[in-house]
Amino acid sequence: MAQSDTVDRILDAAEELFADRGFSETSLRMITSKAKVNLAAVNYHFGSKNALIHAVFARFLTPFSATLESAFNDLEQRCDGHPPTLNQTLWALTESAVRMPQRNEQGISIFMRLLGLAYTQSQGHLRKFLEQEYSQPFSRFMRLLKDATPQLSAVDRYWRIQFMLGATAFTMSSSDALRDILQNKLGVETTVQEIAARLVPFLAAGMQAQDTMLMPSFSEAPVA
Amino acid sequence: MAQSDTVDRILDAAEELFADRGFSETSLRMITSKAKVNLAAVNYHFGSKNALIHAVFARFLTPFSATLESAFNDLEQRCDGHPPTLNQTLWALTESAVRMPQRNEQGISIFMRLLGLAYTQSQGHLRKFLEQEYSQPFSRFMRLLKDATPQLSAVDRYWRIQFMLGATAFTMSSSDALRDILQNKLGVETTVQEIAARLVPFLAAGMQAQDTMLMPSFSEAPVA
DNA sequence: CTGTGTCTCAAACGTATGTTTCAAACAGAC
DNA sequence: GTCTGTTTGAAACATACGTTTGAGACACAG
Repeated sequence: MAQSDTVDRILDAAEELFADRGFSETSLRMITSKAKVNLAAVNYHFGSKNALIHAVFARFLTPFSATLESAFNDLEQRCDGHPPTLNQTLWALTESAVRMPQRNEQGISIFMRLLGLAYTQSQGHLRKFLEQEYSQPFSRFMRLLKDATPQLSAVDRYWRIQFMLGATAFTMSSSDALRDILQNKLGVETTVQEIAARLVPFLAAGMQAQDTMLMPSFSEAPVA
Repeated sequence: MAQSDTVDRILDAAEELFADRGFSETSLRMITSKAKVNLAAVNYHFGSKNALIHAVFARFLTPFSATLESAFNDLEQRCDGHPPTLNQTLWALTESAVRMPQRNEQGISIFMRLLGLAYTQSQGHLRKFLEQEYSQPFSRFMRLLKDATPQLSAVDRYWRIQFMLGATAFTMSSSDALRDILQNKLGVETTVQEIAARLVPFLAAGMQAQDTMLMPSFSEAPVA
């Protein structure tokens, strides 16, 4: 058989359309028309729309989780028994993402947006799929975070991790639009790497904020 | 005329269903069935599904923006010429949201999730509607942020505001699911107020992070 | 009571969706 | 060339959607 590229064309089109419009808002006909492929090909090759969504994630996430595993291995080896710091852990993740071989210049940006959508759109099947398939690197990252922030209570750490996730997913998912705005307003060019370089210190500082303030106060001094 | 409560019943049901499932994933038939109202009533009273979405936002956002304006007025008056601090500004926003009169016990939680969805779901009409109707309090908040972080360059501040926005929108948009997970994993109940109380210090610390690190380093000392 | 405008109701309309069907085209094995 | 399993193609399927329709119910003013 010709080992056709139909599957990849569908995945490429689906990835981009899902990132642009969300899952429910993207129809199979949009995908097959963008991919210049027959409508029935999706159900033939993937079985269902949900399975296609899973395949889009798997195509990126499977090699990425391998890259991430080895980055964590390197990190722990260098630290020689000591737990890696928060900055080191965050950078290991960031570098693994940025260094992934990319199909196009958007690459990581598209996928970050997809990950954000996976969390915000209530696609139960997707969350279940991701948890089942990629629990290992996720758990490992969580454990590294825990060891890097022993001063935090479990609840504090849980929420701050969600905050980090949100800042990252949101920013990366709309990084193209945000870069354009910055270009127009301040005349500054920005790369994804530079965004990451600004994001990591923000996250690290937030993660290590001194105390959880439970009441507002107007008599406080400026924090910094 | 009987001054029917159909309109409010529709708004209540729509608000809750939108928050649970997103906009595209919620059909008018779900809404009218939950509201125990005839299907045609939606188009009769609101004109279209999009107009209903706008009405759901307007019902909360119009009184909220008034509350916010007066909170900012109070804040600036107390500060007597000095620019309010970052913490004060963030708390003014948070408290205005939390103190809004609420229709039910969920209240602010539901609406936070809606606001998050408004950012993450690419509903062009919604974003346009919100920008047109509520640009003033938004601009004012941005100016307060600028005055509260004079040490930041315009570019740094721009990105860090995006990070804050992301952490907030993302967390709030999935706060129900996140609360459930926390409940199951650690057996902890959480209110939106508590989430906000954890979020604000995280944001303030990130906003005031000392330096933007441009390269990863393995020889660094732990930050805190 | 009659008339009028407001509102509800069941039913239908047109369109779009995900999925299925089945014949045709194709590639490689023999 | 012929056969066999794989892939494509155009069309149809059943279902769900947002929206519209027109008749009826209701409250109230005259």
